[in-house]
Amino acid sequence: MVRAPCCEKMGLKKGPWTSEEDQILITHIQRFGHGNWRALPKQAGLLRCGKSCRLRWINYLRPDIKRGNFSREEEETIISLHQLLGNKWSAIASRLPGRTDNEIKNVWHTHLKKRVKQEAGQTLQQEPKRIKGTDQDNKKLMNVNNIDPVSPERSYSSDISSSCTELSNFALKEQCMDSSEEVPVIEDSFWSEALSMDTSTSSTAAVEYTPFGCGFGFGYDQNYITAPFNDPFNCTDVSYNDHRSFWLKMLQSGDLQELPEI
DNA sequence: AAATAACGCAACCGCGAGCAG
DNA sequence: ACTGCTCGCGGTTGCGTTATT
Repeated sequence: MVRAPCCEKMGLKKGPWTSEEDQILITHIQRFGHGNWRALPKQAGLLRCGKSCRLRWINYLRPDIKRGNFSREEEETIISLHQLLGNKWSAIASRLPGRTDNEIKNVWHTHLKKRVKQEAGQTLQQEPKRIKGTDQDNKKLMNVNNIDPVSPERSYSSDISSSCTELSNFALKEQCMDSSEEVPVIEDSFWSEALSMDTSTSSTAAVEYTPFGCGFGFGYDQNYITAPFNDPFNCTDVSYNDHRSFWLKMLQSGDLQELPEI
């Protein structure tokens, strides 16, 4: 396939956008939308390529963009999601309303990566078990379980659900593949520690808060949503105690390979 | 005050996925 | 099944700003 000539060869402009160009793009998109990015610059009278227009709109001109510094809470969410998803910036961005993948990528490389490295150095011995898996693995597992991949159109709460599902799939796979791994004993301290967590702050992300050390959750309204392995509650708003009862039952049944239908 | 280094961020590039013909 | 096209994503670059010497 022959690649389309680059912007410069087509006589198109590159580099920083002027306020005039911004205004033209905003006005055009407000009036006609952006059905076809490639055709848009010509229609709008801009000497830019469609890619450049798209990027400018997505990362800077969209009306729902949240400007300004990231809050501590947002940063913690990024760190947690990065542990879970890796460099899936768009997936992370879909969970942070008003933030773009580019912005998150930048903040990760300039601030958070260093911070995580520092903190990891400090708490090396307490480092949680990482969830392994490739895109291919995830897709396969999603197909097997009839689970839709994350879609940007989903609501925020559904996104949380997707995160949980993705992670529980990885964890489930790990568990199934490593049959030599014994079901860990839940110590009383786990529940007391988990229940004492401050989950009153909206969308506080936490990883590893399950009896098996491989869950992922969001706390809010004094409930804690978590998804160790295959989440029987589909990550809807359930209390921590409901989860606790379920997992205790699972452990008593002694069979974590075959997950019961709820 | 000037030079240099480090940082932050907008923008670009190349690739792959998905879709239509 | 193949081809060509568009879009979206992740990695990278380059420039302006700020901090340091």
